[in-house]
Amino acid sequence: MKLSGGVEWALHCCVVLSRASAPVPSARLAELHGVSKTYLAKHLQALARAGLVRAAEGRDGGYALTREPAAITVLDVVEAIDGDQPAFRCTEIRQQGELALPPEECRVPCGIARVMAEAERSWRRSLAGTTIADLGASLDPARLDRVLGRG
Amino acid sequence: MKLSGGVEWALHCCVVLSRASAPVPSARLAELHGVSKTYLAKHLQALARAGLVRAAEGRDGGYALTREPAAITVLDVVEAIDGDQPAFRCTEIRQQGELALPPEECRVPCGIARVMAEAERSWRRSLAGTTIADLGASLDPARLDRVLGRG
DNA sequence: AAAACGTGGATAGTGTTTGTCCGAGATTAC
DNA sequence: GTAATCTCGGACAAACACTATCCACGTTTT
Repeated sequence: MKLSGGVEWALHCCVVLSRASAPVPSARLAELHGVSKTYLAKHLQALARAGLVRAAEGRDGGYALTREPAAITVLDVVEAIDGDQPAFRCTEIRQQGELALPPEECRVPCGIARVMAEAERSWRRSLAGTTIADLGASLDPARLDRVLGRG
Repeated sequence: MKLSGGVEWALHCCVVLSRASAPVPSARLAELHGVSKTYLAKHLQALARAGLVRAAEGRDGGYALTREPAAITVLDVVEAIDGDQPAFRCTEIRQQGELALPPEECRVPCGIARVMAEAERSWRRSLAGTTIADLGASLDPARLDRVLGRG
């Protein structure tokens, strides 16, 4: 099981945006974290499509959160970047091959698929229990403004 | 987030093995489920390396479980196929770029990494709550022997 | 000896991830 | 109006993992 690497970047960016006093350009966000500017821009676009951030175009533009940091969960960011498709996709093996079950016994989802889905629900529930506000509590806004100000 | 497709095959195979009265060859397991013989063989080798199944070589050989089905959890199979590496790997972004934190503030894992690790623990705990014995309860051993017997 | 079977490596095809580049459009400052 | 700054969106390519196949080899039973 693997999570897209962009998730980490996006979470750090959201934390920064939650404590910034003005929109931050994507290139600036990349410099703050020492990551690729062009690739980070891609991920920020995904966050924008998901409605988590808004882009202010033009000069002095940049990205800002659309909601209160306490109203954005880690799960929101993960799904924006990584997609909301389930990690396990049942291919209905039980209906194939010599051991195939008749269709009338397959109205209920396969037991394996049920276990996988339940585990994934646990994972999502856990991620939804932390917000950007929680993560940003330890970041000093004054320090952030100082670093951003003299850019 | 994505789970390897072989996980599904491996789980179905373990369920079959838990209810079979004799070792089952890999080619036979593939036929039972209508999947690729050569590729399934690869996954079975992974199960063998993980110690979940044992291969009997030579004529009339095949695979069998090494333990009681009730002692093999879904998590065991998932980790055997997909690996036990965490889905989220923290790259210590907090120590990079202009906003980098000094090393002395980084003795404790980053908050983002903590949230991800906790969510993954929930996922694993959930998968460990179901065993092969649970999954195999609905498979009729008589029917399996009938299908296997006249191969 | 012969047949059946797993082992492990070599080899491809395919798809996803990661990352770059550039032109177009929007907005502000002068 | 013009220039500067910034985002947007798509095209593009390299790297990697996943999926899948094949074969030479050793082992075991008949």
